[in-house]
Amino acid sequence: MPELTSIHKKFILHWGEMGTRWGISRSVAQIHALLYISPGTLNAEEIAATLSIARSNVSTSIKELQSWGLVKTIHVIGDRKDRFETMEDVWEMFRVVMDGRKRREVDPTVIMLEECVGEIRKSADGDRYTRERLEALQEFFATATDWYEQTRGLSISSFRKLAGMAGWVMKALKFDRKKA
Amino acid sequence: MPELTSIHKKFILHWGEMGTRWGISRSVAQIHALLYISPGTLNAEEIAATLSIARSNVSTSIKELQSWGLVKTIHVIGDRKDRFETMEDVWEMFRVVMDGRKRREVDPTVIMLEECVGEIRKSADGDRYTRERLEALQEFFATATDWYEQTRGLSISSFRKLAGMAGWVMKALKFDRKKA
DNA sequence: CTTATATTTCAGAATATTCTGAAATTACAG
DNA sequence: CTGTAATTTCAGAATATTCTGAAATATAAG
Repeated sequence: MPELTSIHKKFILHWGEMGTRWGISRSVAQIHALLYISPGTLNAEEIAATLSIARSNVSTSIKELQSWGLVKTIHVIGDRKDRFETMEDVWEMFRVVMDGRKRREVDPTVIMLEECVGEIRKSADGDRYTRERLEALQEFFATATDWYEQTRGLSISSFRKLAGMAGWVMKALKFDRKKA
Repeated sequence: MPELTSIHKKFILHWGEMGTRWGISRSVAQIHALLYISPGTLNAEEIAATLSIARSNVSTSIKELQSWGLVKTIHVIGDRKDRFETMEDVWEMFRVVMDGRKRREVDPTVIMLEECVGEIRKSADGDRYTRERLEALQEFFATATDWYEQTRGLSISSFRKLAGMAGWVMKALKFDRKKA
């Protein structure tokens, strides 16, 4: 990507803004966007020049993307510079991001909830209302993580099939309600 | 919630940090957490005192929470102060947040992608690779939003049923593959 | 209308985050 | 080894965001 077209720019800028709204720094998201629409691999220098950001910023941001598993380093013989690429498959990309957020944010929250509920149960006075609310949260996270484990291996086509079944499940439920 | 117990504090602080990782300001997330574990309603003054934040900050943050549909104002006769509450049902809370993020972030992205792909198709030279990548993203978002529409009305119990089916779908797929 | 109370607005302070550039470190060809 | 290219680190600059406090506005009781 030596020269960005207006469409490239539009996409990269939007992706960057998108990132900031989800707690990802602009540079990190922009680099990811650039790699995503780049046919080959890019080295750090090229990325810095194309996006007009400091070389060191590229280094840090790439590290961040690598820690998510979103970017891989490619070594080419006769080229001392590291080259980078990101996955093409959007579905895989999504799964990788979900895995990361689960590990970094959901899992610690589940632990925090366990600790809180555990302590409330121990204490004699037992804050009834708080306990109820935190247990409700626990149940939600339990369902959500269970769901995620059940579905995270699904291909996009199976996922589509499952979406189709949702309508069916909803109808079945309505029928159940009528009977009851 | 006149006095916070150590468990209340733990939960509120964690929820606040959680917020920052998802692009929600600390105060907003903390206020939401406080309301969530408060048995009754709270007025702005009480919130400010309990969380040690400025009264004006409460005003702004409550507005933000209301714009998400997460907090409602309650009027009580004989009480000139507005009182606030949030929903108890975690499942509903999740749906409300998802609806908001879809509207604010996903929908604009879908529009951006449409515009980009539209322009590439028009132009004579036609940037083949970029077009492919953006179309792949479009397809992903199409599947995701379709999925969301299919399932967003589901109760937690139907959702659980659907999760159970995921395993079944996966097995069916493996069987298909063996045959092929 | 007047006064007391409540809420909102908003400029700028405080804070947090991101980014840069220079220096340090690493990697490796000769 | 030595020298050169590449990468990383990190202090502090630049920027963005959040928060405060004072002033403005709104609300309603008397």
